[in-house]
Amino acid sequence: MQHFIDVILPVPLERLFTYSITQAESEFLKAGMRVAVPFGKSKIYTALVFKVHQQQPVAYEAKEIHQILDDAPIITQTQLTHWQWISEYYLCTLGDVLRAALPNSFLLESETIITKNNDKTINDADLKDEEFLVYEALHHQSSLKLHDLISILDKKNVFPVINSLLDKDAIVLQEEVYEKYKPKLVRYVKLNSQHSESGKLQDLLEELSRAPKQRDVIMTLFSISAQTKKPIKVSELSEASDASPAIIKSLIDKEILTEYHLQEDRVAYSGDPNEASKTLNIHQEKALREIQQSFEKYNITLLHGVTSSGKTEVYVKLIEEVISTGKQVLYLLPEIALTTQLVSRLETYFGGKVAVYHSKYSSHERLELWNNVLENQPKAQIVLGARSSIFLPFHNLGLVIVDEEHETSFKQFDPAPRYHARDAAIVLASLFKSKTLLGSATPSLESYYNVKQGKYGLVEITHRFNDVMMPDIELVDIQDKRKRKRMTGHFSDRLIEEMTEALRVGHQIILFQNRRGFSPIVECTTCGHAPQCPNCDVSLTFHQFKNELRCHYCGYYTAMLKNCMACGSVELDTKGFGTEQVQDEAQELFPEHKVGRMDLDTTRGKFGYDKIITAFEQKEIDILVGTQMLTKGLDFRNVKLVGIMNADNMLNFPDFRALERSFQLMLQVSGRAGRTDERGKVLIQTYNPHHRILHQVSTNNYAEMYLEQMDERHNFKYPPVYRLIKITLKHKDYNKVNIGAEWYATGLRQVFKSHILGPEFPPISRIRNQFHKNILVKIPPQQSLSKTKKAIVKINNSFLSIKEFRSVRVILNVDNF
DNA sequence: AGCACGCCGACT
DNA sequence: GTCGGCGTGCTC
Repeated sequence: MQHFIDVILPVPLERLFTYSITQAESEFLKAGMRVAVPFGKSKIYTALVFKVHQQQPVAYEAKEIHQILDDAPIITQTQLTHWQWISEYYLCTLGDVLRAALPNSFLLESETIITKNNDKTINDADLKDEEFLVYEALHHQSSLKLHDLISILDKKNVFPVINSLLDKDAIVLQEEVYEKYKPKLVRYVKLNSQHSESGKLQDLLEELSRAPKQRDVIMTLFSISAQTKKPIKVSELSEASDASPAIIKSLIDKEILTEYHLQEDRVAYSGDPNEASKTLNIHQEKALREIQQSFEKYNITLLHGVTSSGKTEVYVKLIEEVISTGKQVLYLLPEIALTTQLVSRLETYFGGKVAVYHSKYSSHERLELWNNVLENQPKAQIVLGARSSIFLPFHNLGLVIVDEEHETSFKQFDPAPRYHARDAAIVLASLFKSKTLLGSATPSLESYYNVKQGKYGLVEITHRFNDVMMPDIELVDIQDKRKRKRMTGHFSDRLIEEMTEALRVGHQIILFQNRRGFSPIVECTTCGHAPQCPNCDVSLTFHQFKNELRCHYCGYYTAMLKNCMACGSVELDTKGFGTEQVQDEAQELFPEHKVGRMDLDTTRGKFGYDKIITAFEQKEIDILVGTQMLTKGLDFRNVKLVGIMNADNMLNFPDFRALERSFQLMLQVSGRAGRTDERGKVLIQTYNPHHRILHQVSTNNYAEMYLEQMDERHNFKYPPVYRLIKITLKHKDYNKVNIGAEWYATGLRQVFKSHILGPEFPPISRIRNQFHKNILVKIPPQQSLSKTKKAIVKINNSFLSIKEFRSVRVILNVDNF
């Protein structure tokens, strides 16, 4: 009997690949283990065993595997089921999911190693110049990597040289696989045993009398070890004695100190829970009870609690309950909300049981956490993580919490799998027959719609913690202010007044400027009106190239207007302004106060974010200007005033979700104002003080916003009523994209009739020398999702089988944002 | 996605 | 005349 395995390869190919294995291997290998397999002419890839079986493939001879990489599965059966759901739902390959799911230190790849063939002597004269360079290099270095050749020869295509050297038997090639993961080793030192006996210290210090620096080190070493009795790290010693590593090195060389290494757990948190969880107030208590009741009926419950209503404490109680049964908990947050603030808060309750997983962690740290979750270790019983933590190998997940559920960053945009972490997490929880809690102060229309449809339960908290009052929100009409010449740059007199007062009494200020997107929107400087698309609920976008206004959803276009459609003014403006400008202006207005800025540019690096937050918390910064980053999970007690510089550029953003997003953002940022006893103040500057959304924000009227927006979504056939799949075609040839997109859309229209929009160029039609074109498929509520997707895949396949379209990249984005 | 095979322009 | 460009096709 012959034995085979089907494996998933980390390449975007639809199919599984079959390899032959021995009897013994077939008894050992299980689904979820990694194997190294040869693939193609030379490469060796890490593949994941999907299935062990005996069906011999008919059309080809299966290759043998190269090596087994695990002694036990690193992927659970549940994960494989989850992956299949993701690949089917989001129309991507299992290979795509594999790539996204595994920490990349699990995915080793082979590297070609070039060594000299010592069995044969080569006459230098027989070699061409480039060949000689390589051969010469091999005299100095026993082996070279492909990468080394590229730098030696200073060109990309090095294969011709390799091949001719191979022909001449001058070199040998080898494929080597490296285990990328190495445990983190920390250097420690101790006194060499011959010096450590008592009484010898004096001799030693004597001996070092002419090396005062080294003497200091020894003295420090003694004083530390007297205090702690613990092993002493080189780094500790170096810092405590203010000695350079070279000084310690020379002590080691003299054999006065001995160096040794210990393995360190990178993701360790040493603290113990030092606080019992807080007692809930009556509103939280009520919400907790309601959630528990709701879970009896629904698998998913939405917790709609106003900003600073203390949702986290409710989560803590739920988590306590679940972990007491020994189960694991996944707490999902948008990347930007994963702040030190929140993490340390949870650590004070749960101590070392909390593990954090997000993109700023190194791949080694991720791998250690992976293993901790896989082994069901108590130190990773609660995982606090961003999007990708849905891929961790949970064993008995008891509860999933998705906080800030409305955040669009839960949706992966690029590369595939383009999954929505909230939705994928719900599916994951259901595989464990567990419950999911979605939390938000401003739920997504999708989730609220699911509540209304009877799919999710709903629990509300309408009171802020400590009964702090909701902030007082005031709209400032900057059109009027401009007319009366009461604007200083982008600051209205009202805003300046409030800022002056707040600074006078020592409060801090947040200024919010959402610079999202760069597509210029035409806006009338007189009345603030922005032209709208007649077919879609979006603003038109100005295209300088053709001097046109276009809709990016349906393709509607019109010539650029000479004057405003609403007021006739000729002062149409396309330029926006960003945080930097606001920061400069604020600094000019308040020169004696410190103005800080928080946006993508200022928060790069692992600690960039924390630095700004800390500076603000410690009141080193009086005025903080920032983008939506400011809205997330931060608790600044001393902020009493929030200024929204310009609400209109959010409202006019060309997207059908623009109004929903605006509502969410403005309420979230308003929630930063006044978190203690005093009532906070929010100023919203706008050209449209009568805009419905602004009124809904100022009265915190989610229900009305929901009804009105849902009406729009109904009328214009958008989610959550209809479903969307966006198809993007990319190619460097403008015509190829055009013709291809036309062909594709025609194919779709034959099946879906009028529910196809486009093809249309996106706001930025050329990115990295590739032209993009979008087609949007709208799926009515009663239409089968899986059949629709099958039809799309079919059209996609026939598209790619046409040879002039073969080179066009097609991206399918299900439930795109 | 890689990577090899195969057919056309700019250089020793 | 070759070197090297990227179109095309395949990977168990």
